[in-house]
Amino acid sequence: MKPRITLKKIASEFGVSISTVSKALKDSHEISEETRDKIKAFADFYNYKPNSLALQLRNQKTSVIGVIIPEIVHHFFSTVIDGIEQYATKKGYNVMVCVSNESYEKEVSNFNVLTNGSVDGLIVSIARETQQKNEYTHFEGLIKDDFPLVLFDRINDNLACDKVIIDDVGGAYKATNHLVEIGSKRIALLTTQDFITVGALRKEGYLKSLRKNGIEVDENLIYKIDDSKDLYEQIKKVIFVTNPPDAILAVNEIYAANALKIAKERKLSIPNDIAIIGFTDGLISEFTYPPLSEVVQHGFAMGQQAAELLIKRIEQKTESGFKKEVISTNLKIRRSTLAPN
Amino acid sequence: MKPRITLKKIASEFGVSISTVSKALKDSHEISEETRDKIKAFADFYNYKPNSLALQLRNQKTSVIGVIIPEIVHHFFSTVIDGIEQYATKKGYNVMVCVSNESYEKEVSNFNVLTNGSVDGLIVSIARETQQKNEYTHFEGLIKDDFPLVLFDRINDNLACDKVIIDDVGGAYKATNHLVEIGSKRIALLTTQDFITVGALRKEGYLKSLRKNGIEVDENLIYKIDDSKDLYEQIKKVIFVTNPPDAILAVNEIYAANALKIAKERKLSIPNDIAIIGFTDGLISEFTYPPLSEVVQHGFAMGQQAAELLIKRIEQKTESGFKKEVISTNLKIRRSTLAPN
DNA sequence: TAACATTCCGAAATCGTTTTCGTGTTTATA
DNA sequence: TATAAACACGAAAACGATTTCGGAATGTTA
Repeated sequence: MKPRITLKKIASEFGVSISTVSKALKDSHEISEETRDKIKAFADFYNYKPNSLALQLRNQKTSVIGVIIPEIVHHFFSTVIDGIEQYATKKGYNVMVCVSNESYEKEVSNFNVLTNGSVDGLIVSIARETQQKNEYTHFEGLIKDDFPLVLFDRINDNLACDKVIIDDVGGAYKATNHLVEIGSKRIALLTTQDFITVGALRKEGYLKSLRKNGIEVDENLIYKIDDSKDLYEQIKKVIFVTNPPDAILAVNEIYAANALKIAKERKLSIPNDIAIIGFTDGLISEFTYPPLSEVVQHGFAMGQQAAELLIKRIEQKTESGFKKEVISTNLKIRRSTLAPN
Repeated sequence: MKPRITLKKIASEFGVSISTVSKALKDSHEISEETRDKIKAFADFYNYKPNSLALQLRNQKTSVIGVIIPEIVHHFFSTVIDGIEQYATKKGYNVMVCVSNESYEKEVSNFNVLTNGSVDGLIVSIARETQQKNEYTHFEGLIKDDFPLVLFDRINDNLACDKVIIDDVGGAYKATNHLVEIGSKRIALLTTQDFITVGALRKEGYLKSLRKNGIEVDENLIYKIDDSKDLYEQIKKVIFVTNPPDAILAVNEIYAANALKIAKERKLSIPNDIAIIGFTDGLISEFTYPPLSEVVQHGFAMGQQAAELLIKRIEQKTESGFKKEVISTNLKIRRSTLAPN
């Protein structure tokens, strides 16, 4: 690669000092019009652009936001990144994305790489393994130094920083209420293992609705899926039983789509024999048969909100208290819970 | 944010020079064991990490790869990023992602931001608008300076740089052959407008197969979808006609899934009345009813390949000629083109 | 005891920029 | 004509690190 042109080279070209060149390019009145013009013409010709590393070092500001997510091939997370990216760009920031791959070790390594000067702040969704180990010292280190940090979706309430979450409890509550309204009595919950906070919260909303509607909780209807094992086989055990549930609330789209597929394999009629609703991650729901009802999550808004909180923090426009923003959900009712008239 | 500790601060703490501290932390034999130990203990206690901006400036190397994609909420592109990220991480690089949003102007602005020293090289998939305007001066500027650059998927053959593409012609060829084999006679093509190179190439494979199989090309069966308008309405015009085609090859998953949905609305039996196959972008195909046959694209491999080419270029391990790698596709036959026995 | 080697450390350059503070020259003013 | 103001520019510090080179203080050898 050809070395880019620098102030130094321009200066030596005209036999002037670096400061003169710098000032000339900024139209400083300190430099005569004649000198200014010839320097600017030369710089223009060689397409001079200030080296951003040098600027970042001098200004002690990178205008880069680091993002660490558990997965990138994931509709919800990529939607959040989209929100972050768009807001960041609007505010003159760039985005550096790292993937923890649900691994604690990779998350820590990402922390180390990003927080050594290359970014002004960090937006993180916690890796599964980190939640499982309950090991947050890398976060605490940052927090101790007041490093700008925003957590989203997979958060930990004990960490002193800004947070953005989906209204998981409310979403599951609304969805369960909807199932009750259409007449479901035995509503199964397909959730994650307990250490995944969002799974736990959605379970909470489910239970809250059952209680409110006077339905007794049947622990046998609560299935905790282990994401590291075969999904299909686990969900099969929910539906291929002698007395299957008459409704399913799934905490994500994949669980819901699989449940729907398996229910059809058992020749169950949807929604008459079994109604199904999930939390939306993606595009699947629209194209299943019948299309799936969903709790819509608004990842884009979440990303924007996270970026906004972070940038305010970076630019110190926040009154010190930490904020926890809740992005509300809404129900998108499709035919998997609503028989056509 | 608390300022991070620097060599300077450590030096003044012990009344030694900065060079001494730097050497001590690197276990240089030039420094006495006594001095080394106390400096290292102190640095360790205050969690000293060298500022990466300073290192990047000095070493004239950022170990960051810039990626510019048209869209991020897109299964194929996020899969490619995943491949890039994983390979890059393995080689000690980080990834900075920017989104052009299919806009020429944003693509140019991303170029400007990324190529001023903040990245060692660039991986790009060209924005739709750029292809439409046929305006490549921003690329040519980089190429003139031998800036490491790799194009993927949406490429331009006139640009002198490394490239990675899907075997679009071959994929469409295989898919069309498959349709012919199962007995389809009137095979419609759902493609993009011509300036999208991948659409054009897939059309080429489609035509090639028809010719080889002695089927006359019917221009009325080639539909060029305009992505800026309503998809559903455009695809409806393919199927809600007096004599609909008996097979459809769609150049992406969304077109295919919509076609399938609309065919069912017209009560066509799939695959008996109409067989449907698409190019895979995502997860939809597995969950439609019937599941969609697909040309599998291997975005992850593509990302890895692109990152490998770029890093070799950066580290000058490439013999000067530019490479064009082709990632081959394969067919995943599901029930939308294959009646169950 | 003279010469040389070893040990331990510091000064300074370098990466590329911005910015403050001089300083020398010219021009305007009293 | 002496003095002040205006003009045009340069030196140097700063951001935070690495590295080459040089040098003082010891220790070793002939």
